[in-house]
Amino acid sequence: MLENKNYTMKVVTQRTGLTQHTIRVWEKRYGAVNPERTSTNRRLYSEADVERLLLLHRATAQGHSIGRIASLSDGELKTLIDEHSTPPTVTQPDSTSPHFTEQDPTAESSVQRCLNAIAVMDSNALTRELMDAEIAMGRNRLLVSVIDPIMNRVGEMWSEGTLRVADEHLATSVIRTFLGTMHSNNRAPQGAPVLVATTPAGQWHEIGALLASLTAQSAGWNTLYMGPNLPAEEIAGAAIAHSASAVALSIIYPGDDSLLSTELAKIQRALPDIPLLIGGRAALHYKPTIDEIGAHYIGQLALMPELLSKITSSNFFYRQKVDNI
Amino acid sequence: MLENKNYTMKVVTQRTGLTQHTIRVWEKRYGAVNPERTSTNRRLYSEADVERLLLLHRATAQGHSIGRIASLSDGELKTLIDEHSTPPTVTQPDSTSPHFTEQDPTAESSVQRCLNAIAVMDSNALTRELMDAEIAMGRNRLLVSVIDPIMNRVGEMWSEGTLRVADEHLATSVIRTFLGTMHSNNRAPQGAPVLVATTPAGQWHEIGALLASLTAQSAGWNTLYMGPNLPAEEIAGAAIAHSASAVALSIIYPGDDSLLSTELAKIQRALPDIPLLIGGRAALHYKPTIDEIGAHYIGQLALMPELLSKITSSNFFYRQKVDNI
DNA sequence: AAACAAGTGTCTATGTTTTGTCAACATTTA
DNA sequence: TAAATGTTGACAAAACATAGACACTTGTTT
Repeated sequence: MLENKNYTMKVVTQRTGLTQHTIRVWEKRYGAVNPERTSTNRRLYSEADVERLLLLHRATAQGHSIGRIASLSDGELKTLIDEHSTPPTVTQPDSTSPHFTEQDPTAESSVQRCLNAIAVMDSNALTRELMDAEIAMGRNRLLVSVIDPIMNRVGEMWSEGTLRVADEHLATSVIRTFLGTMHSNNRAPQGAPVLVATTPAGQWHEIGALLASLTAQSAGWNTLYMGPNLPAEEIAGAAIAHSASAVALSIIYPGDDSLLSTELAKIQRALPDIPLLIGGRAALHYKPTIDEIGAHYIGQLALMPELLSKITSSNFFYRQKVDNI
Repeated sequence: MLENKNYTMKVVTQRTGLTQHTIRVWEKRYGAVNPERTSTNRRLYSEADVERLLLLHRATAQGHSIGRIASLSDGELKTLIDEHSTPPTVTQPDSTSPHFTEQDPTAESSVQRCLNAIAVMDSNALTRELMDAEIAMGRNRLLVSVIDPIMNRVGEMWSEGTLRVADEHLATSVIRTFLGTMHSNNRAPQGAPVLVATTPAGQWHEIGALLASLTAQSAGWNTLYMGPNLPAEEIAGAAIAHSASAVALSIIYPGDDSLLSTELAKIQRALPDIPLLIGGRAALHYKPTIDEIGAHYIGQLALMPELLSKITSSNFFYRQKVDNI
């Protein structure tokens, strides 16, 4: 497949977050990229050029000096970035509260700036910060190392009384919009497994379900996000209608124990063959119910990809068996 | 497939949002489209031509230069647009007057296409339709003549049982995201009056409040959208903290009458000098309370700009007096 | 520690190209 | 006849390119 797409300067600045000046000076001084030119001397960037500039931007954002890394290959840049990000893919399953376990200075400072923006109720600044973070660290780390921590901190501060309710609402709204936008440009792969993400009846906080949906998308799934507060019958109906391979639910409120427990049981009963993934701040309260009905508890978002891949592989075996019969 | 429908220049400008000049110059310079001609040399555009012009308009709005993309195929244009993830597009101040007509065939057909997308749960199609509508008819008409009617119809169909709950949730989520994105590129004018938009405690449906906030933005206001379900004290606090000139509340659920009534009263009591605008499907139920506390009832979104301008003009006099003292 | 050099992003000045808009005038439509 | 549409040529704003200067940081040398 020949990628003939040519991007103009303006588009490249939008996609990489770099300024025109910076891009040109990186080209001139360090030969970071070699764009084509039109007959009238305009630069024309290929998709590969854009990718490379994004990598360079991320690496420099992590403190590497452009002069040293400009001549590295794309692969070397990637490993460089990965090394720095210290991906704590598998944290110990011990239930000790992993408050400040992960050290990811880039993400940490980004979280801090976001919290500052929330504290002064500057929604534009918060949006800008999130966009920068997405460019600087990519979608996955944005979700796991920035947005998830922010929501946790906001939740803590709210229950401590450190944060006004109004601040929490504003932050939630902005992040909701941001995640929704990320969600909407979902290029659906053809035969990909489908995940239905939502929130059971009585649960109105949707950020967790959105995070789950986006994480699944990153893992190659095709997702259907249904918004919050969906009754059990509807969840089951949607899962069947779209032949979902899994259903993800987020539980934030302690809420009405008995009602929610029966809802969860109802869902799992209606979908005996479909794995039910349950996470969220208040999910732990329902651990007994979750275990009883045979659903999967997700302690933190970072653990979700692993579980998803288990599901796809088992599905694969299952299908093979079915095919052979 | 032969498309027999032929559109005149005027229709094409309405449907694409492009000017006559632009369409002609795109044809002349770049051969963007090749419309038929009548025997008297008038252009006759096919449906495909219109679609193509819409695609080109969207792509250019995202920063691609017309000269480079005019020769791409429709498919290439679509992928180009899809790849563009987070467009920090600069919204132009639309000076379109509130101008609302009873019959608006363009908007009506757009509403219909959106409802179709909702019925088949195609969230991508719904998003695309909304984007087209925004380009074709501008922000104001999109809000008043497309989204507001859609939400009303969805509400009706939901209470009739014509629409599944899951459909309603999916539609709400997509529209929530769309409105949130529109809301976030809000260029704040300096001395503009401030409107706080939210939903009182117990009211979780936020679309109405978002519509109100966006309408106020179109009217030149600086708005603060706070998300749904905010207690009276918080609403009042935010209004005072940002020296709001008005507070807009949306009420969708009949809900708990007494609780909501006392909430409304509490808000107005805490903000004796700030006009309280109350709308939404269930607002009529609370008309007595609204009248009693001296708030303003907004029967439909289209009436809001008028009320806003009244508020600003009275505020204007008030400020003048203050300045002169 | 101070001075110096190198690295790096940003800014200004100036010229070229691209692109949307407009005016002027001719023709068609209602 | 008035409104809509067409063609042509011109224009102005925006986008882009180049070169050079400037400020700030970092690391090295004196």
